[in-house]
Amino acid sequence: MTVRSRARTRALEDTCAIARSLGVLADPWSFLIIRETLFGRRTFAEFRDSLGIATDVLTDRLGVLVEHGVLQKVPYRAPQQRTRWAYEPTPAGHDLNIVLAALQQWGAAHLPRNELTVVPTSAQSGHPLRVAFVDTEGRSVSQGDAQFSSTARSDIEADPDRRSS
Amino acid sequence: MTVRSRARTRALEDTCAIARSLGVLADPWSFLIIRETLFGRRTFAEFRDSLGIATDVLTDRLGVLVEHGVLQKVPYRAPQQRTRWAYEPTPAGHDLNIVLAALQQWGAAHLPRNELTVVPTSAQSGHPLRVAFVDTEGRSVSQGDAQFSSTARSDIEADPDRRSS
DNA sequence: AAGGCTAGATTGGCATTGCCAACTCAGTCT
DNA sequence: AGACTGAGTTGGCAATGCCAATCTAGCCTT
Repeated sequence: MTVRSRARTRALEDTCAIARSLGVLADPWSFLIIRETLFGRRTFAEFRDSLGIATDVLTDRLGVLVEHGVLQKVPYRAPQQRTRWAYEPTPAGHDLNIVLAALQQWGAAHLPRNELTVVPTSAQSGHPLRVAFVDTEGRSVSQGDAQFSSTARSDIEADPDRRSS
Repeated sequence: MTVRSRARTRALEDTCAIARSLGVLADPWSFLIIRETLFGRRTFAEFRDSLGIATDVLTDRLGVLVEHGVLQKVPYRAPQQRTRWAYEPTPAGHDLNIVLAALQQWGAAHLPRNELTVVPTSAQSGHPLRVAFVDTEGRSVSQGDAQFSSTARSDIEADPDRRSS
């Protein structure tokens, strides 16, 4: 039985969208589970084996991610195999890719390791991409030009071409 | 005395930059402390009062953030006041703004609350900004065009809708 | 139809982290 | 000197995480 932790509940009810996002994602594993979906992993066993996460924690994290619409649990059957469950990213899950990319960009820049690394690239051109602030015309703006200011919710509703579908 | 947790250590030594970033940041409070710096908070007491975080946890989190170069502890003295400590964001700390903005964008879109919120805007024009993937020329590309590929192997897809069978 | 196999959890025991309140300590100010 | 106060520390306890062992329900074989 899943009982939502106090910390998650507090965060999820926050008026700040950052805090609510963290209510779903701020633990040692959730982001890494999403990362694994980028490499095509979908099943309980794949997550367990690639991450080395304790199975009870994995059960709980998958439940939280499904509950908040990041993943969707769908039956799946390979030929000659029994039915299994796959945890497929939803559109909301796909929208986390840019958060992961931003984290990757930051870690590569500020916690370097001189190792092989994975970078976002354009599927069309194959050229590398980066994560940046862009203005309403889609042109990137320097990091220093970005400031946070409060506004009403309706102002951010317009979200033109962010989602693919 | 601060002893680094096993989970942080494991993550910080990962070859994946996402995992290393999470080694510094993946807990219920670190991102929120960084968020508070966006609103000008700098001192122990300001973080404690605005976040309601337990003081022992705050001590530990500030230590971790200083240790990894996100914040810098500097003496600070207001007129007619005793010397106090301020935790100032470093350049690495400022670079986290885009991660926070990405989280805010995701939470506003997928965990809506119809509340006042804070959005990134251009300091120059005052127009709203958003976080996007951009190509080498600084033009935004659609989320669907972004895939993750390793610098060594280019066969890892970000697009999760294709599963081999 | 019975039995075995195995993916996907669940459970128990212990370690780590988080939370709260009370307490300490060291500069400042009077 | 003595009081004040910002910035932590400490102690007790609850919650979460980790690991190994165990359970369960579909599916397959016989």
